Amino acid sequence: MKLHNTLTRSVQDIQPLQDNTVRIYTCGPTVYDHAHIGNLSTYVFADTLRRAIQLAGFETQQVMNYTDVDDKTIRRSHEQFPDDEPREALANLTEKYIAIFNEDMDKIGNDIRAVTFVSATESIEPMKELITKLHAGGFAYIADDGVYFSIEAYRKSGKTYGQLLEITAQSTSEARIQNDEYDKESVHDFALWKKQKDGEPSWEFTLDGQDLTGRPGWHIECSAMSRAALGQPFDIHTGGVDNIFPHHENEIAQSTALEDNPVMATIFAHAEHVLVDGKKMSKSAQNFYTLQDIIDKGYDPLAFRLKVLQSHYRNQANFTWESLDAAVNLLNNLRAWADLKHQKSGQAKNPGEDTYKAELQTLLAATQDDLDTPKAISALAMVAGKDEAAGVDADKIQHFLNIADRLFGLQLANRPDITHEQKDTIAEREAARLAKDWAKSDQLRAALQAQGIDLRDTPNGPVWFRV
RNA sequence: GGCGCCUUGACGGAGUGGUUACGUGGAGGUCUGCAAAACCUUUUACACCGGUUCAAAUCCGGUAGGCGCCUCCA
Repeated sequence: MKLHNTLTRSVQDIQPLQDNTVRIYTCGPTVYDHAHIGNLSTYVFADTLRRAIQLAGFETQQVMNYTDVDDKTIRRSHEQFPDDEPREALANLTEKYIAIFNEDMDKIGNDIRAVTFVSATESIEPMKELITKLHAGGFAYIADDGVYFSIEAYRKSGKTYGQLLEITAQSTSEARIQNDEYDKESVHDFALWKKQKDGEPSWEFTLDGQDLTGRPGWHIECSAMSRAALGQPFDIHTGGVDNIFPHHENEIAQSTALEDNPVMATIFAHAEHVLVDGKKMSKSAQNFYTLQDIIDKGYDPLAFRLKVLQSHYRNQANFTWESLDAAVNLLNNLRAWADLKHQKSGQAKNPGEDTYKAELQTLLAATQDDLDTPKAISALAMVAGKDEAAGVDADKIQHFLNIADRLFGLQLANRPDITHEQKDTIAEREAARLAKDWAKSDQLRAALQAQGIDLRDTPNGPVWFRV
């Protein structure tokens, strides 16, 4: 199984550090609002990556965090729950959006049961411990408004700040340096802990004899939680490309400052952003969509998943409603194909010996080659197209569908058969049709259509499909 | 300003030197009592300008346009 590593800017083999288990940490959502389709596409990537790794023969341990304390969650919680105590208001807000996030994940076919979720507010203790150690080690200093990480100290210890991308003096503009409003020693230094401001939720924290009651910085949560949940170093750290800098760079610094080994994770894998109508999503551009917007327009959330899988995770994909229409139609065709296994008239009479064997190899090989899902989906679509003409291999298709589902999560393998009553109606309609009783035939067909079942007549008899 | 990526047919989207990707849609036809996501055919592209090469969507240079990161945004 190969995967692109942002650290080395190359595609490399996944080799678990411990036993046969690939340990994955996925940067999760900040739960202050509905996730948008860009967020969700990144999680489709993380979900599919885990699936592909499992099919490559490895065990996996995947952890995702909820960022449930930060500027945005605090501000929003104050707006929505102005009468509650700050921490209560924060919990009210984030619990609401965590629930919505989990529902969204489920709807788009991401397997949340395969992931261990941890939230920042439940991990304050390990964060405080790490900050305390960093301070004792000389990598953190206390300023008026909080505790900062010292990039200079980190560099002086012989480690590289800028492992994921090169960080130079030229890459930071003068204006940004001058506009910097934080009370810190050096531009790139970042907050490990922020002292409480009026009305903000806070947790007690004493460092070096000083009362620093407040809340954690953003980056420290992932360093503390990934270590607590997976150990260090672990195998793969995933996120969106925007996480590369500063978030992941800062995580690396925090996580490795006190270690001999400057490696936080072997591979950092980043998903490109989704564009909408060729542009970055933004509310002002009116091209900002949540999953609910997609559902409200009548689309199946799994069509969105299929659309995401049809482009490579390291390319900027362009989301348009027209492309979602195309995905819907493909999904319907795949479903109609999968449903042929229930139908004699849709099955091949003399299937070959190795039906689906080569296609299965293509699916697995493609996804194990840096998660080439477009190629794999293309192979899937071709199998379905071939079968529609020749009929499915009733003996072997189930295994193929099982593997395809484990890989893509498109839920093709366990689609139910139609009812006995519906089957009887089809038989009755076929009898009427053969007797050239068109009125009765059409009436029975209409009755089935009312139940979401449509028919097409083939030389082998009628084939039903759901509409 | 610094660094990086991208530009493929109606739409989405693969493809790092020579071979129809694939999907969806459009058009024509076949089959069919009608219908149908069935069958056949068709729509065969690679931003622009130069260069390298027997041969370039694919390599090099330039131009134009788009996108991303440069402190809390997947």
